[in-house]
Formats: sequence, structure tokens, C-alpha cells
Amino acid sequence: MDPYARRVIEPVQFRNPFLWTAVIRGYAIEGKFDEAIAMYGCMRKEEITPVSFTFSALLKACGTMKDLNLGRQFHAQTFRLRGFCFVYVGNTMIDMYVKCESIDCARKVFDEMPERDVISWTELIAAYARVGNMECAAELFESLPTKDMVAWTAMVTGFAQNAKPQEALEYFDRMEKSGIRADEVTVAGYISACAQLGASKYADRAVQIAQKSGYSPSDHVVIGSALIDMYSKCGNVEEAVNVFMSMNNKNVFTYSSMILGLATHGRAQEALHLFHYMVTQTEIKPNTVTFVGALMACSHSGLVDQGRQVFDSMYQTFGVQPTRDHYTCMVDLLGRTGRLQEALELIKTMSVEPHGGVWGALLGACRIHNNPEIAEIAAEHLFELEPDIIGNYILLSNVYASAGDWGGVLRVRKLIKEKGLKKTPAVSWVVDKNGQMHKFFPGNLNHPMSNKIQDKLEELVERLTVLGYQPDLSSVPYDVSDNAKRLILIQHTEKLALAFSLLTTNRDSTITIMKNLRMCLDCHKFMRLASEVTGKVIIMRDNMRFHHFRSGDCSCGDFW
DNA sequence: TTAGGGTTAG
Repeated sequence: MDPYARRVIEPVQFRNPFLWTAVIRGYAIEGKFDEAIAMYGCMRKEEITPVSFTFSALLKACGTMKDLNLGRQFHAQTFRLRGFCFVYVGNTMIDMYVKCESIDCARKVFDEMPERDVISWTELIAAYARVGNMECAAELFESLPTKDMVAWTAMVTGFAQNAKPQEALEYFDRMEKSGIRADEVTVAGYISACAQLGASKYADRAVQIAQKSGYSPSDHVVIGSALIDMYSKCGNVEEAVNVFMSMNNKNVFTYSSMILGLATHGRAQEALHLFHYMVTQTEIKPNTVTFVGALMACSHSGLVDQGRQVFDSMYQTFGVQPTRDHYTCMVDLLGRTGRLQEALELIKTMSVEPHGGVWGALLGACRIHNNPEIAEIAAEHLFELEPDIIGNYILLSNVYASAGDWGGVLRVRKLIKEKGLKKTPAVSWVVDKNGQMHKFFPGNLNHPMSNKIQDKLEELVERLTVLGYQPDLSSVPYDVSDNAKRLILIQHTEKLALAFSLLTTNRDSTITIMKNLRMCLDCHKFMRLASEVTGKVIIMRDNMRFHHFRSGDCSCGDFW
């Protein structure tokens, strides 16, 4: 017998199973699983019958170790010796299987349990949510007889984590209607859903809800961190900084969210400064997300040397192993700054197999720097890894188009057709002062203000031309006449959204435009000049990042 | 004696 256990157990009451269990559990909590299991072996050798509590401690240890085989053995022994005598034993079993990523076994235990409580349900609901199966989660949730706050929260955060923000908000509303109060975790899930919707209208409501529930960002680190992320994603990085400054407790989530927010808004120096402050002036350890933020700051601003420094220090100084996502940032950084060959070499040094992100970053860089040779290498891998993502094919097609290789364009177009892929329609949207969302599609004339929008655009083009605006015809990847190119360019959705906003907003207010695809060069130039002639600040988010246009300049410094 | 937690890349 273990000498420590002997010292504790022998003098007191040798045959008491609870005493043994306490020792087993103690070991398990300390993470000394081998000792815990060895103690269980001793216990059996002494012919002492384990109690339910003993098994619950052992099952929990198996879950933490992710040891499915051992877990199965204890499952069988539990059942043989104690049956499902208490609900919590079954619940611990469910939890063990969930932690071992064996959700079907967890479900089987659930189905066979003679008695269940709300914890059994919630464990399984959360497990389904974690693997992205919100259908099963919702089905289970609806059949749960009495739903408590934690169960509701599992649904709200589950939808938020699975990129279904609208559903998250719906469940939150249903929860409130059923008279159950939200706590800090629920509200954080709600804020995360609002962040994904990326509109100030939702942001305002999220803040109201947090206030109403009594959760101020200054005292609640989870709420504060969620708000930083939300404001950044809604285009209001200033407010994100305000929240950050107001917080009394900060952790790695707080810093990572702020660094990412600054990075996506092109404020690279501030992001890096914050990163350095975090690692030198606080006790908080950077994690893998923090490094994504720091590297993204570099890649969005073309800071090659600093990016290399951060990348090298990741493992050497901080012991954080670079993942494929960090390589993606580095490939993006090298590629964007024109170091395409170097980016390709870096991919070859990766110890893990590169994923679509890595090759996609390289292909995107080839698009910017017009390099069909490397683009073909990247595309070959990418089409294998992500055969159904149309954006990849469009990127390659655009590389060919820039090179004037219309045969290449046709080949890619044929490939798209063969695969039956549909083009993602471009859409831009703005939220007016009443909180109403207005969507704009290419050349779409269905908006009630369509005529006025077209007039405004015409007027704007005239004013910009005086400043030297010439449509950038290379931004149209089709083999059509120059005039047709001009007509296509002027109907780009962000330009329609801009004209609409100029017609409907106050003189001094900021215009925020969101777009689902990457902005083209022509629109970028257009926005820059428009901010000059109108005196407006235009904040524009495309699928990659934010651009802040002010007095004829962009926060990205034309590097994007 | 068991449940829900905010941040990530092209």
C-alpha cells in the first residue's frame, strides 16, 4: 500500500470505504491519476467494497485523462457493483464519455439512466453544442421538462459558438420571457452573438442587457472581454479601448481581444505595444490566440521584421508551439510584402501538414502580386483541401485575369461549373439611425431610394474626378470593354452603400459600411477620395479587416 | 456529487 495512504488510513478506521475514497479523490484532484488508480487496486485487494462516490472520483479522473478504455472499465465495474444508484454517478459517466470525445456512449448512458436531472440533460446538450451539432442539442433541450439558467445558457453560448448568432439571440429572448434571469455567462454569450452580427444596433442592446443585469465591464472580466471583442467587430475600436481602460481585472482574454481588435483596425503599433506591455509588465501569459493577434497586427501593416521576431519568440521565449494558424499569419505577412518564394519555403518547413488557411494566404498574396506560377502551386493544394469553397477558385481566376490570361480564366470557370459551385453574391450593408439595416447588392435597383442613390453616385464621381479619380479597370476580372468595366465598378455594393449613407446621415457622423467579400482596389481608392471631398470618416469592414478613411487617407496606409 | 464561460488565421 502507498505509504502515505497507510499513514492516514491505518490508524483511523481501516475498513471504511469513504476513507479510501477520500484518498483516491485527493490524488485525482492533484492530478496524480496513477496513484489514485493504484489506491483503488489496494482497496479492492483489501476486499473493501467501493461506494458510488469512489466510482465518481475514478470516472472523473478518467475524463480528465481522456482515457476511454479505463473509463469503460470503471463504467462496467460501477454498474456491476452499484448500478445507477445515484443520478450524479450517471452524470459523471456522461461527463467522462464527453471528455473522451465519445458522445454516442454518453448518449447511451443518458438513455439508459433510470432517473435524470437537469444536469444530465445540460451535460449532453453542451456536448452536442461543442461538436457543432446544434440540431441534436436543440431537440434535447426542447424535451427537457424544466429548463434552468445553466441549460438556457448552454443553448445561447452553443449557438454563439457555432456561428448562429441570430438563434443565440432568440434563445436569450425566450429565456427572459420564461422568467429566468441571465447571469454573467449568459450575457457573455449574448454579447458574443452580437459581435458576430457586427451591427451597432445589436451592440447597444447588448450593453443595455449587461447594464440591466448589473454586470459592469470594470468589475466583470468576462463581460468586459466580450465587449471589447464586440465593439471591435462592430467597427467601434475606440469604444473597445475605452472598455479596456475601464477594466479593473484583466486576463489573457482581455488582452488578446484588445490586441486582435487593434490589429484588425490597422493599429499595428498600438497592438504590438500592448502585446509587449502584457508580456513584460504583467504576470499574464500569452496564449496561442494572443500570438495570432500580434502576428496579425504585423501582417496587416507589413511589419516583416517585427513579425519574424514575434514568431521566433513564440516557442523560444514563451513555450507556445506555433500552429497552422500562426503559419497562416506568417505566410500572409511574407506574401503580402511580396516575399512569395520565401512564404512558399516557410510552408515547406512546417512540421504539421498545412491546411487550407496556409495555402489560401499564399494564393491571396499571389493575387496581390500577380504571380500565376506560385498561385498554381497554392491552388493545387487548396483545391484538394477545400474543393467546395468557391472563393479559392475566384482567387486563382483573378490571378489569371490580372495577367491577361483569359484562357486560364475560362479553365477555372469551367472547373467551377463542373463542381456545381455557386458564386457568393456580393453584399454591403449599413444600419441607419433608426437601427434599420439596409442591404445593397451589385447594381440592384430595388431599394426605394435607388434613383437618388444613382444621382448621388454620379455627382460623387464628378467631384472625385476633379481630384484625379480614374476608375481602376484592372479591378474588373472580366474580359469586357472598358466602358462595361466602368459600369460594373460604379455599381459595386460598397459604393451604393456609401451613396445611401451620404444621403441619409448627418453632416458630421461617421459612416460604417460592412461587406461580405474583399473590397477591390477601385473601391478603396474611391473611399479614400470620398472621405476627402465629403469630410466624412468612413469605416469600412470587408471580409478581412477594417479600413478607416479620413481626409483622403486610409488607416491601412494602402497596404492591405 | 455531477452542468453553461468571453478571444483565432486566408
